[in-house]
Amino acid sequence: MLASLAEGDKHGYAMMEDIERFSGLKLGPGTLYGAITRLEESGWIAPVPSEDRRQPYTLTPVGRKSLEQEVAALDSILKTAQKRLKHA
Amino acid sequence: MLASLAEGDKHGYAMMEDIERFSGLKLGPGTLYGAITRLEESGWIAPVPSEDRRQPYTLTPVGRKSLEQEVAALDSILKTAQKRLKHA
DNA sequence: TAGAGTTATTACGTGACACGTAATAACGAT
DNA sequence: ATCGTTATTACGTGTCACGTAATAACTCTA
Repeated sequence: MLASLAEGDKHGYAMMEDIERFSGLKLGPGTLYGAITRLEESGWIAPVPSEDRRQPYTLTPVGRKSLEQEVAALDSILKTAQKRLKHA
Repeated sequence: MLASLAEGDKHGYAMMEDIERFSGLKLGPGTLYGAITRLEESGWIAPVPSEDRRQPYTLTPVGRKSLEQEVAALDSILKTAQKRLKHA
């Protein structure tokens, strides 16, 4: 979800579609809006004003930093796994 | 844990140490042995005979394939995230 | 303009599991 | 004998992923 917002601000439903597109993961409403709530409470995303009923969110600087760290950590783990899979 | 066993057969405690070394994740006993049980039930790892009290496990062919798929999926997601983080 | 389909969010219950803590036990060192 | 390390089992708690359903507004189109 942070990766989705890294591309640009989106409301919940748009995130859902975007995430499915780039990851193949289908999030149900329960998972999605529950996660939005927690991410907002963590200060990683923040609501932005909107004219219509949809509630868009933006990635905060803290959220961006958090995503960067998570991505770096995952990348390192992934490289280990790939190395180990290769010569087996 | 699958990535740990991809390097070679290990017993629980050795996995714990190995995982912390390459990922920085510290698994408590509850997490570790609970996961071992579930991975064994899924057919992804299997116990191998041992002389002493320690119970080593090996990655099954099914487990290896599963790890390969998971790694590939994660790699794809990670690349999207990195791309999006870059030009922001 | 009534109806169907799509977009968008909220509400709720269940089950799985991550995690901490503690207990147990065998082993090696001093 | 006892202390630290190795190794596993047992158990309780809280979080969260997930499915399902309800709600509501908007957009077609017949």
